[in-house]
Amino acid sequence: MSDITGEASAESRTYSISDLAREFDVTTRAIRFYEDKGMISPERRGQTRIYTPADRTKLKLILRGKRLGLTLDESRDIIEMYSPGESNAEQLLKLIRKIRERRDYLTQQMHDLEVMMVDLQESERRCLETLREVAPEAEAKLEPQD
Amino acid sequence: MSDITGEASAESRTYSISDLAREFDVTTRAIRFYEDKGMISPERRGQTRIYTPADRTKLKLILRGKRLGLTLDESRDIIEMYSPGESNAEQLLKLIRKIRERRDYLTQQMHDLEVMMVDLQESERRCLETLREVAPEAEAKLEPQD
DNA sequence: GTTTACCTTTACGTTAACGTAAACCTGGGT
DNA sequence: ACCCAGGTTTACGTTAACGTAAAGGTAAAC
Repeated sequence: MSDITGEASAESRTYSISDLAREFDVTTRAIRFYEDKGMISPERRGQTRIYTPADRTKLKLILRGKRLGLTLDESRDIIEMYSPGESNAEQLLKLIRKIRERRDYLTQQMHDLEVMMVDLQESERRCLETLREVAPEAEAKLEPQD
Repeated sequence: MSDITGEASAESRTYSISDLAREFDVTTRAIRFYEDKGMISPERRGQTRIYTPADRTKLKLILRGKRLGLTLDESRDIIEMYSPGESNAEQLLKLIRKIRERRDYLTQQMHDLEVMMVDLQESERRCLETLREVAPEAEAKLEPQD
């Protein structure tokens, strides 16, 4: 992937602010806020903002970061990691170290997630067990799953 | 696992507030804050708080939640899910639905994590590539990895 | 021409999760 | 007796990430 600019593709669609707001289920206020923080820089036709597919991708990355509990600053950092920018060796070394740090943290998160997943699965199992003892017919009220 | 009470084991160790603060690298202020929000309820010897292994476990769960980007309220919810409490069929059904909802969200998070992991791995690879072009000797300055 | 549906900026309000400071108690060591 | 390293409560301060008006511009629809 990593086509963050989207310039190579023939895709030249644009989006209004509320297009994106609808698609990702956030408010326009939030999107403008991300712009204030320098994370998205849409063009303007007169006053109104015009978003390219690249802007859309950035927004998607921001929201993915949020779902993982990142702050906006952290997400901005990560997004910058995707597009090197600096070709200086010193900068590249620093960036690689940053990326590895972040990956280590993701590994820790992954582990936390797995453990919590298993724990919840266990809890669900025990709940179902109790439910069957108490009211065997009630289980039908659940979505067909598992 | 799921030994949230810890009552069955012979473990009757106790911890002071700064014991836990040191172990988990949080401030005592934070721990007291979690108590204010009703998430931990240590006993008292006089004025001072005394924490049992069960309390320690709860704190651990809270911090794991934080690492995954949960709010304290969400963590409290999940911790409550671990210990049924209500044996009423209606309550159990609600709880099971809540657990499944949460697990669905975790699944989404898991996916986000995997994608971000792959993206970062890609970025790292490209960085290394550029680094080798620009300054082939500089790579030695990185930790031995990969 | 005026309502409707968008868009804009500016600015104050809000919530969560603590940080930080002040002022105090308390048991053990010298 | 006194200090010191722990503990305590109370309370105000802070930051992030928006929410929520207020007040207005613009273009198409009726």
